[in-house]
Amino acid sequence: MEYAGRGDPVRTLALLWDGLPPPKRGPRHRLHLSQIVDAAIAEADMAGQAALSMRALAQRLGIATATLYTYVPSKAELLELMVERVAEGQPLPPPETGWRRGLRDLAESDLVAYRSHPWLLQVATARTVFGPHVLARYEAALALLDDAGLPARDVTAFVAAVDSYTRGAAAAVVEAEQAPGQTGTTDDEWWESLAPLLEERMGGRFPRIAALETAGAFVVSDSTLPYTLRRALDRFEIGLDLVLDGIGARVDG
Amino acid sequence: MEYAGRGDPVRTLALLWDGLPPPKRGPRHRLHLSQIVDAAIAEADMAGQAALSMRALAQRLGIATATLYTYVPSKAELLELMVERVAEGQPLPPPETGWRRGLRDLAESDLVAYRSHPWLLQVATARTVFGPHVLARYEAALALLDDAGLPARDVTAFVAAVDSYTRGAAAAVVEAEQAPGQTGTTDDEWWESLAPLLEERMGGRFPRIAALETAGAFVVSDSTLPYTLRRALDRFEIGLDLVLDGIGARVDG
DNA sequence: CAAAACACTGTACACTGTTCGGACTATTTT
DNA sequence: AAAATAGTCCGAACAGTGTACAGTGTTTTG
Repeated sequence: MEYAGRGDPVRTLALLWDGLPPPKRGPRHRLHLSQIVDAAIAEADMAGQAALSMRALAQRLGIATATLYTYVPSKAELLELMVERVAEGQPLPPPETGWRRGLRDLAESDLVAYRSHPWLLQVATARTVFGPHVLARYEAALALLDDAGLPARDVTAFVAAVDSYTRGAAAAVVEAEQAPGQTGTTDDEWWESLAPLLEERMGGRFPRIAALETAGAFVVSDSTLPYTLRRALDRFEIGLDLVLDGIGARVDG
Repeated sequence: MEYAGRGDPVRTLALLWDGLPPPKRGPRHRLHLSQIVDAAIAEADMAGQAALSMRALAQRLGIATATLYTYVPSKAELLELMVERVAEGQPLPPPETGWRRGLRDLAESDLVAYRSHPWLLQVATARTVFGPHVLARYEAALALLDDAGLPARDVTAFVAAVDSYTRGAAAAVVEAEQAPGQTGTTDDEWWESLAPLLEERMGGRFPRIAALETAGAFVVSDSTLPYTLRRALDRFEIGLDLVLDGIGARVDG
């Protein structure tokens, strides 16, 4: 992971909630902070695997690189502002939504966010400085389990479990999605060149994996989506159901 | 994520299964490939958040940086060798282990690996070139669900769900573990300086979060472990139980 | 009008992974 | 035995990265 709560968190908190204070003397800022954050998101989205570059961002904004640092103390702070900005655009489950539907909605919209903004997966969350929209999302998740009669420890742990699962499974989805572009090879090409060599080394020592392979579980893309991506999305739903069922066993029963 | 299946996968596969072939002419290698991989793991472990540096690795080995590239085509391949090497050291559940205990063992030993080698979280898995020990681990996971009478799609999806959850929750644990060292602030200091400022901005708009805060769910470390780490470990177990319960509902019942 | 404060910028520093040309060495071929 | 060759090893360089610093110009305050 990279960049979490580096730099002065008090400053970050102020930026998140109050924005950038206008200078009391001297020339005004030529840009709004939100312009920088939006441009940074756009730039990071395009960069894909490669991290956001402050130079590229400055160029996109038509300013010098060093000028960015008059708006934002460092790249770490900028990333935190970007996280908050993404949260602002995410839908919240409407009030009166049942806990299961609500948690599912939150997880699904998180998946959408991770797929649209893969760099989110790189931002560590341990020392996240909470902005209003990130906080609202957490509040909504807690609210969903209001009527379940659970102790606070379980409520927070269950929400965290959904988040952790979502993050892990979304990483698998994003990796499957980006692999062809990153490596310049389609899933089919990949397995066609590797499968025979791998099978040879495997000998008879991995019967269950060999069975999967001959069953075509690895290759074969018979849809518009590449196979590994379709499989990752399929598994996302299946695994999410497992987690929600686990919660259900402690809520309803 | 960084580095997955970059470079020639056929070459990587050969390195993983057959090792480095001795040169047919000219001077022999001064080092064994395993020395490089082990040193790389040690170096990456120490580097913590910062990524492994080829220069630092070369220095540790007492060779020039460019020499590394006579052993390994690129850093991406090296990382794949490191993953395989870590898998070699991980325990497998003994035969005849029940599926629940077995999957739990696998997840727990994965957590240990993630905590010992945080860089594992950065390695993308979509285009992983499988080495023998990584494969053996997957085979063992599949074997645990042999007697459950599940279709292959469910078996693989359930194993993937445990893996995804483990990865996500382990990331939370590792981030909690590394945060104090990375930022130079303890959890307590962090919240003491931020909590009043945050509470002020929150107003009354986040009652459930405020309730958590006043209940001391955020601060207070009354153990040898920092609080956020203890909480992350606690949540790891709770969430893992949720996933396993979800699987159990489809296996036993 | 002078002085302070501040946005803005070109340049520099220390770092990254990787490539290239050359020096050296051990094996194979002649 | 001599020559050719493949391959290890290495110093230096290239194109990047985030950020610090000194300097310039502009706006507001006293």
